[in-house]
Amino acid sequence: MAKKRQTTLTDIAARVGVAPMTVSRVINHNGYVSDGTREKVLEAVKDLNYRPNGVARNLKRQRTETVGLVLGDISNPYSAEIASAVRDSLTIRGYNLFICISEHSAREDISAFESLADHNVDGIIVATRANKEGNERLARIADSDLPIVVVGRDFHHDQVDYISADNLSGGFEATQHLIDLRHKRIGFIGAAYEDRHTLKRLEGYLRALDAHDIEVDPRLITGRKESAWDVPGYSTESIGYEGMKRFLSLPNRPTAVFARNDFTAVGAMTAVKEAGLSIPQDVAIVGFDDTALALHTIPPLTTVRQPMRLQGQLAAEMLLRRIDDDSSTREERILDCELIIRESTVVKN
Amino acid sequence: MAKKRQTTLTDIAARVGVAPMTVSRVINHNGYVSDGTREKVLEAVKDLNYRPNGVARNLKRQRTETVGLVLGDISNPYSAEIASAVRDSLTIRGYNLFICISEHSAREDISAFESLADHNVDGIIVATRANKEGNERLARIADSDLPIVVVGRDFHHDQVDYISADNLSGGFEATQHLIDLRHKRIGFIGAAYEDRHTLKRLEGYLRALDAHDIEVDPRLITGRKESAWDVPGYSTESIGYEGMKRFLSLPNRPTAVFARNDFTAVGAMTAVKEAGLSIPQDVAIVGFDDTALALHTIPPLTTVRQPMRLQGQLAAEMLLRRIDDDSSTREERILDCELIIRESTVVKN
DNA sequence: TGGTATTAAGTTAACGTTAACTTAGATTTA
DNA sequence: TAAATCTAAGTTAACGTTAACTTAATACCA
Repeated sequence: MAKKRQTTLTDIAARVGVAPMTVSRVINHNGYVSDGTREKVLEAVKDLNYRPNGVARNLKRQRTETVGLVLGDISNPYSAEIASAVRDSLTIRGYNLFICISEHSAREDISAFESLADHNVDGIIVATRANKEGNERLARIADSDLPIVVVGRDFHHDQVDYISADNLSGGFEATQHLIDLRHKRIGFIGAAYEDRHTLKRLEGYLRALDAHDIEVDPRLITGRKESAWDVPGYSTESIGYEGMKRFLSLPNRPTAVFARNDFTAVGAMTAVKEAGLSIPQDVAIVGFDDTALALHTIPPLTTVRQPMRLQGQLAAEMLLRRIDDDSSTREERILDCELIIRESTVVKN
Repeated sequence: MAKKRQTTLTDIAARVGVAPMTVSRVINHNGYVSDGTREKVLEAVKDLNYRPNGVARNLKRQRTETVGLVLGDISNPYSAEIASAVRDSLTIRGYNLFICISEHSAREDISAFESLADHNVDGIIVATRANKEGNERLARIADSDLPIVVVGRDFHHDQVDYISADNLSGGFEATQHLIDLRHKRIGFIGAAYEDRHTLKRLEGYLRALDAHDIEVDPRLITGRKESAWDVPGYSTESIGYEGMKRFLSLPNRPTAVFARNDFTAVGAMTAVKEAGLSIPQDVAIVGFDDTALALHTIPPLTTVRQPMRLQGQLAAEMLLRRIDDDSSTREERILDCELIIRESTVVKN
């Protein structure tokens, strides 16, 4: 019941018979301490299994050497790569990373921001999808001068840096590629038409159609049936599978499909094959992200590669710069995507 | 340069002309405060964009209402499900979750433990793979009475609860299934023979072979070529693909393969199909985890389902119990797995 | 009407650490 | 040899908050 009190620096000091400050100096390797004293202190530290209280230290030092990262969905290669790259960059600089996941809920988004801000992290990287309530709260936190960088999320604030892959032109290129292959009826799976302003990939698709005077058929845009109240989530295999099924049952089915991401594309492929149709002859498919999976689908998936690690790395660097110098002006970086053409759109010769 | 000082509770108190304690009472909704005072305080809070300093609060309260979760690899559905379930259970109880990723390095494992312990989290859930240095450090942290629960990781300590899926019998059943189908040459992809003591799935495979007097052929066990110095990582599509390629080039190739997880199985399937062989007629394949992917492979993948969310949920509950009552005795729970038979091993009739 | 409860505060000290300053002996330098 | 510097400490106060206690006015009840 009664939690055993943790050993404190003062306990060590008392045991060794020195001032707490001397112990602090030993722990932090600074200031002058004689070898004899140092040894005695270290011995006591070991004996009592002492562990510095980071909370107290942080309170005194007014910084935590910790950065928060808010992800919408952990089961997403994009999130994973971002997190891994952010972590690597931070580790080099001696920062810790705490990750919070919001499960694509505005409420959880906010609670993640709050809990990180409350723990006095030195900065926050936000890589969740934009939503109104979340943006408002984020703006308030940014107002209070906590360094923030957003990744791939629509958000504008004077003191918040922004980094993203160019999803718009990625979506454009993917669709353009299908148009170049003479497809006229091209479907989009993974979002609803209403998402066109927040989902750049869909917007890119629409713009490509428009650029070639292909009329948009709303039946060729499909995603989750129910629109969640707050934030659209990640699109999955099932969504791809079901979306494709709907397309195949149309009187005039699409001959090509642009899926919002590779998982959705894989689901769509399953549906096509189940219907006894072939890829790409009957239906050509393009994914997005170039995940590890894309090489291992049958046939290998044409997809748009976005620089994930680079986004994470740059986000970390931008944040650290802002932590070091909070007077820096807003920076915005949009990174190029690359269309990777494989056999789900073009027959190998 | 000079970071603007955060507004503190004392600033609010000074502005309103009350004692800091009164502001504290307003913020925390406890104690007696008159409506008039409360309103004035809340107004000042809003005006000054005040945000309570969690570090100071934690120091005083001696608890953080935060739990740490250490994951080996974020890009792993297992990790993702665990994290999501843990988070859900904690959120209900008002706890925050901070996730650290160790990238399967013992050093990073340790640094995650330390950084969480230093931040005075109220407990830690560890779901990384076991390693010697990490275990030692974990034991020291457990010695200092910080509540800890390990998930799917070999670790024994009087005050540390343990939860895992029954990977041993899962591996056994998967292999048994292949043996029942009259396979004699059964390969394992995803780990090296040396891992047999730490990797229960491999051990289950070996025991099943042994139970049916099938001799173990070391060439039929393959994983990453170089054995990392510290912790074996997650097994991927590429490992499955390359492992299967090696198998197929053997003079006496296996007729069935048990892959350490679904991703590895998918890679193996690609290699089989590339070689012009069919599944399951030429090579039967079993995966592990029953990820979303398994339904969408061609043919659908036979795999072992482990209760991921349940593990996360129970881990959270065990930890909270231990946080509430640190005198509780060690608890160990091993959850059943379930073999899901699909068409990668059995032809649909 | 006196005495107990209730309400609305204020006061003090402490959580564990460390920045900044002070002390004082030992060593070096001019 | 006196002054300056270096080394090895100790002392004080503060980081921002809140638990525990105190004070004092008002309300309530027999």
